[in-house]
Amino acid sequence: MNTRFSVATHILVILHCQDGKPVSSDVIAQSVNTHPALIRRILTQLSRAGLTQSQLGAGGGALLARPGSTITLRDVYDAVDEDGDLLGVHPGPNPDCPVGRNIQQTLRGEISEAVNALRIQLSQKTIAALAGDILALS
Amino acid sequence: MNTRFSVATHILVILHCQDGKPVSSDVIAQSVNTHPALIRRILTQLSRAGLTQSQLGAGGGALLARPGSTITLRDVYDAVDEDGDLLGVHPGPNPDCPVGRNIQQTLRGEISEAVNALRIQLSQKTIAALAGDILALS
DNA sequence: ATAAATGTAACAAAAATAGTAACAATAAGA
DNA sequence: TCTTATTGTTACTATTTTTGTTACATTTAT
Repeated sequence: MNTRFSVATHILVILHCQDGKPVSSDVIAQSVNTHPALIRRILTQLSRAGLTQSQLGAGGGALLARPGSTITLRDVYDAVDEDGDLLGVHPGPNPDCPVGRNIQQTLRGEISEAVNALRIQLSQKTIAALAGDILALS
Repeated sequence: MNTRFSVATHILVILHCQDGKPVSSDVIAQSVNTHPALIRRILTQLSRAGLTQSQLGAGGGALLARPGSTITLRDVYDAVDEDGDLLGVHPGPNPDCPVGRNIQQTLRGEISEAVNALRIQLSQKTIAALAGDILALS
């Protein structure tokens, strides 16, 4: 089970709650319950997508690159699931069969539209709003 | 990469094109370019979902349990991705952290809504229509 | 200087997925 | 009735993906 989206969202919510103050991968890892290196790996993806930035050296850590109210779950999805292969198409169908010859291309189109519908739904929720929902449960 | 949805769709398109005539897992496997046992495994899921039925014995095989015009890609998705864990939630976040304590529940809700948007999009396409699209490319 | 971080690479472990073989049960047809 | 073709299912192996773990050069605050 791929949980990068979930962990990435967790990271961003933490950073939002500590807005401004850098948070180390070690502290984040304790909340997520995993290892700092995994957190740093995902932070690399988030940073590449322009969602976070990091400060090197003692007292350093990660922080949001822009307000949590401007980051949606769709941004998170796009940052970590770069390939967009939620639903994969099987490789190598028989080209001598009229179905096998063209099903990949056709299915890719349908899957692409479906995943886009998922992304649009994800874009309805910001990190700030999600953080509010989460903290309201405590 | 999980390709069960893709293979299941392939199977149903084949059955639609041979409507009425049972097709053996061997013949289907040749078009998909995989092994009959995998086809039979997926056919078991499709059969449980009421989309196909099989005839035992010589000359047997699988056929659609209802017209391809009444089966949508959402039916296929629901049949094969029974767990609905397209986007998994990471296990075991720290319950002593306000975020870790409640993020799973909140994220599951968001993911569920997003996957539902994907399912609604998939429900717009029937096997019959997809078969038409595919054969139009030949 | 020292200590605390990141970023990244390398590798091990675990989990998920697909490939393969085998066989009892079933049904059609000679 | 015998033979043959086929399913449904199990067990096992191989491959791929994902996560866990360690290590270390580099950077920066104190």
